[in-house]
Amino acid sequence: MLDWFDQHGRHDLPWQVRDNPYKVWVSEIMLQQTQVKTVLNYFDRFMQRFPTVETLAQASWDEVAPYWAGLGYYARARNLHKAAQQVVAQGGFPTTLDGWMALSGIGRSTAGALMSLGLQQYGVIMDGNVKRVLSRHQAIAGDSMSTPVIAQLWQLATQLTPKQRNADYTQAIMDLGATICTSKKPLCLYCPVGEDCKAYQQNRVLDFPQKKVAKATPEKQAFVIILENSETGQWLWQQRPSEGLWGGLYCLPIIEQPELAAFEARFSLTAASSMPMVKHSFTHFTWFLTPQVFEINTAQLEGLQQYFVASQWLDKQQAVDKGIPKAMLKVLGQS
DNA sequence: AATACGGGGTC
DNA sequence: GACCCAGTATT
Repeated sequence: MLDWFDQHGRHDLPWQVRDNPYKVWVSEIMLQQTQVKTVLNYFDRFMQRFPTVETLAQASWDEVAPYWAGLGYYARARNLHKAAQQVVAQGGFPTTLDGWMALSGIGRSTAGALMSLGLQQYGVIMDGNVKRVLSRHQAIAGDSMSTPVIAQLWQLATQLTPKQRNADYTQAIMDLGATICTSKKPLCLYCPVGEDCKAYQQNRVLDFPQKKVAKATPEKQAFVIILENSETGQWLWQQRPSEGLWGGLYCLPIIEQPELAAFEARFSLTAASSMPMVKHSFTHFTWFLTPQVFEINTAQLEGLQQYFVASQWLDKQQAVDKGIPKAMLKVLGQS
């Protein structure tokens, strides 16, 4: 594995540094459930704006949000921001696995990565790459997301991870999973551990890791409320509550059918027009969003802003600068 | 044990 | 369209 890594591993990613746990930390959070290629579009910009844990800790959430907007899983950014403040309050980075895990947004695998890649100490990880490599190498049956299989994989990973060149091994097994032992078209002929891979020996590589059959993603309908101040051209935007979907980002008001009726009645409004429906798919549901355009008069501005909590009048560029989800860009693209 | 939580890469 | 990705927190 280590020889293969020296020759064929990835060595030039911007967070591959030996002297900066903060850089490694930010990258690990961005990389949770997110591919390297995607993170490359965000990492340098974030590090330039928040070069140290102190700068991040001192910033407000509204300063952080634009640098995460579009990357998804916004709880990661909230947790990272909060954890930066924890680190500064503690007077420095954790030095133990449990110390890292005590920080918001850091679980067992990220803590292991930080011990290994961040601090050059002993650490074990369990990401999608490791799950796939190990479950194939040992031909591990059973749902790879189930508690017993996860426990078995952790046991195996801990046993296989060396103390010598620990960080190189950590990087090696991820690189192997990302470039050779890939999900769809694995390149087993180039695998450094193909000879003793049980799945390969059985010609069943694609049978692992085993997963339960996914259930259908539910569909939901809602309306996007477009309220335009005809004098300024601004729309009413809402900062979403920090918990939940798109937490802390700015968004046009989204309401469902009953709330739309109540809203129209409250202000004696009817939608002047509706723009084409926007379909937006998440991991856990698909949203069909119908933008409803309302013509309003200036006497209503105050009342409307009161009605929608945490709302303010912004032109489109202002909203984009504050950080909006991708679905709102779709809506803007149609207007 | 199941669910919430984004968005893009890739076939 | 379906599956996957350097997972974690909450229910």
